[in-house]
Amino acid sequence: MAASDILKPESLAKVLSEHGVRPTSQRETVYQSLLNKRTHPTADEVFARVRETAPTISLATVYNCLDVLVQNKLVRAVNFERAPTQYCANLAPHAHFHDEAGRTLDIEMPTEVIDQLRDLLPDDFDVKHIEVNFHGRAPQND
Amino acid sequence: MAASDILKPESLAKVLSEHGVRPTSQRETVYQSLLNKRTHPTADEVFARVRETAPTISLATVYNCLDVLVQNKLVRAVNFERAPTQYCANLAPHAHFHDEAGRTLDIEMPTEVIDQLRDLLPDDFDVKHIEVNFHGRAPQND
DNA sequence: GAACAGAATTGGAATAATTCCAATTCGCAA
DNA sequence: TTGCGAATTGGAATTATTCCAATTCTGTTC
Ligand SMILES: [Mn+2]
Ligand SMILES: [Mn+2]
Ligand SMILES: [Zn+2]
Ligand SMILES: [Zn+2]
Repeated sequence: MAASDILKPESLAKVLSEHGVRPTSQRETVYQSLLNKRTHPTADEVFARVRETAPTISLATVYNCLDVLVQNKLVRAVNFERAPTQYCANLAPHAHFHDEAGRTLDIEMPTEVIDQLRDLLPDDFDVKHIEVNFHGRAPQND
Repeated sequence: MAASDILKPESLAKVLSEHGVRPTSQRETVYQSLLNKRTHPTADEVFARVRETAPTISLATVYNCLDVLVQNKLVRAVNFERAPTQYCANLAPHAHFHDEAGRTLDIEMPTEVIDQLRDLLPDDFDVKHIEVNFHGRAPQND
């Protein structure tokens, strides 16, 4: 599912179902908004986006939908320091680069590198999740 | 500066000065409390610790001291998801393992691995900081 | 097709970590 | 001793997020 993918409402619902998420119009709208524009928006930004197509949706529902999507692994929650949580629909294993200008970029992480990181831990550690965040300056256009 | 180091008040003050931190009794107490017990405490936990030796210190001051120590690179701030910030006096480059039971452990990270991570980025990215967090289950005694 | 039941949504209140602020106190230097 | 900028303090404010109770949906059973 690349950034350019355009999903018909039907297939959107199917994707949700297949991941154990009961498809409601709110969940579809929220998910769609993340697929359409991959800028790692906050809950507030998602709220602003979805209001245009679903003007009666509430912020609480946006939080609910995002939680459900994250719990069912359709979306990743990304945190930088104490900033509001950002949401990411890129399911490939990847790191995040947090630009000083505020942009958040996906950084591909080959399995090889992930394994290297996992090897830093003693064997009797059970790793559920590895998170890699870069901070710095990214060139203007990328 | 290992966990077992015991600093005389004088050398404590000197360390602060050398890092550009004007040594005040509150800053010394806060820093000492982080050096003494390397459990990655939150600001509240630091507050509880330092109250025993400095009963009149305020929570605002604890936050101020921690900020100053972090800004002057004597202490690292560690964040997991949306949990309260934890503080770490280990200056060696290292990752963090967040145990499901709540413990936070330091994981050594060789320069080699850090370089490998840095290499994931295009050359025109200017990296200020790399953060690696593991989540999972760690064996009981380690 | 009505009725029911569980799930989802909603608006608003509550929570809690952190920051802000204005007043006081501190510590060094003149 | 006095002056002055910096640090500390207590309490109020902020704000992302969670909680809650009431309402609305949705899918199923009669
Ligand atoms: Mn940043
Ligand atoms: Mn955790
Ligand atoms: Zn991402
Ligand atoms: Zn640490």
